[in-house]
Amino acid sequence: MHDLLLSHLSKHISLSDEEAAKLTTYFEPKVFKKKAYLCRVGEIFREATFVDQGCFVTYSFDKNGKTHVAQVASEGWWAGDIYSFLTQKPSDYFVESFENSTVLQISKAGLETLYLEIPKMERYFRIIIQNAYISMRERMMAAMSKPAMQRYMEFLEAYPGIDQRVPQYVVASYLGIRPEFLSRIRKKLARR
Amino acid sequence: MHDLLLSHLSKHISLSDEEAAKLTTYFEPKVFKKKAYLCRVGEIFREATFVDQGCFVTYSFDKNGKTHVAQVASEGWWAGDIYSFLTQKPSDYFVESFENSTVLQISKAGLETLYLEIPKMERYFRIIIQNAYISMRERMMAAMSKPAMQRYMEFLEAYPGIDQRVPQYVVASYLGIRPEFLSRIRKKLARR
DNA sequence: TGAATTTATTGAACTAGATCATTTTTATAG
DNA sequence: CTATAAAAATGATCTAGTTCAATAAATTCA
Repeated sequence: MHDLLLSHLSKHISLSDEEAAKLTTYFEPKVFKKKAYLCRVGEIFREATFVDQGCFVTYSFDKNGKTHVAQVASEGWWAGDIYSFLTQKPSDYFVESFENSTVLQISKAGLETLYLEIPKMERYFRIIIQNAYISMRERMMAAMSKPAMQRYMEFLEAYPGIDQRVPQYVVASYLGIRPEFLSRIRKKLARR
Repeated sequence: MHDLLLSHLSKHISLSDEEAAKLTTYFEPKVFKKKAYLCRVGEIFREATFVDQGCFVTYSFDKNGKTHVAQVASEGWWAGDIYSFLTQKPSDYFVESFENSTVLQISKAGLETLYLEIPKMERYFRIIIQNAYISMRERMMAAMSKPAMQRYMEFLEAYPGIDQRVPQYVVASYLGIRPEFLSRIRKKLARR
């Protein structure tokens, strides 16, 4: 049940067997059907959510009613809105499951207790935020300097298989283009 | 000398007078002339750098030789490449002073020692990274959903005065547009 | 299964922003 | 203070990506 989480943790910190055992008691398994919401705009994102199976999309609507995808998270990623979770302020995003999914969740309070019991976890979450920051910065730089087709190809490399699991308009929005244009890019790529 | 740093810290954590006094010994004041480099591509960004006076620009060149500005930092901000500092891996950026500047610096090792002496500082830096992440995310979403003129106006609001202190091509690059186009935007805005 | 709904494709016209080349303005060093 | 270099402005042209509307394909669910 907690295997994927533990193996993910072990990439960043090393835990003894007792620590691992203790840790798992803090994370509650939960199931979400496709099209369930972990959070809606204005709500606080209360549970840090590690994806064990399935996938989640974090997105918002702008004033023109257009969707903007902030994150796509599948197995082995943290889904949702880190910022709302950490600050316990209302989120600007919807977080929705795009497949039937199973996750492991921990509340802010639970996490604070866990930090006291296993201080290494503080380090782990600092690294997670750090990585979120750097990947956001890279995406930002890419959006500004690379044409959409190249961004799409790099997306396919970076998140293999994801394009089969979420609708194309989600991918388009993640890339910062309109679905019609992604369709044309795909057509061009197919012809070769 | 350390006033600005202390008042900045006090926005996020509260320090006793002794802690404040101790803390200041960890931060080394340093002066950089205009056009000095805190770091070049491929170098490790070794000193976390708090800007007391002046301003710094973090930027890279893409394969077409175009500049991309990742950050502009003036008084009261941390300048440079957080990621390279935290991981002590080579930076992908240049960090250059655009005015004669004075800063306060602390090395990674110094920071680790400081964490042991004043654990609250760990919290402070977690918040700093968190904020860096959220502002990057906002900039990302803005780049994808708002036209350049609006982004420029919001930039002027968010960083008042900065547009007078760095060349316009830096602002343009920060906004993700070419300097010629920023020039046209400014002309349009002036006529009203 | 098949009707209803959602998603993806395609075409034609359009536009925000880029590119390139030239000129003007501003800053800088000596 | 002036000569030189760097930055900004401007005009003309171009293009990556958008918009809108219509059609086709794929999902969903009763």
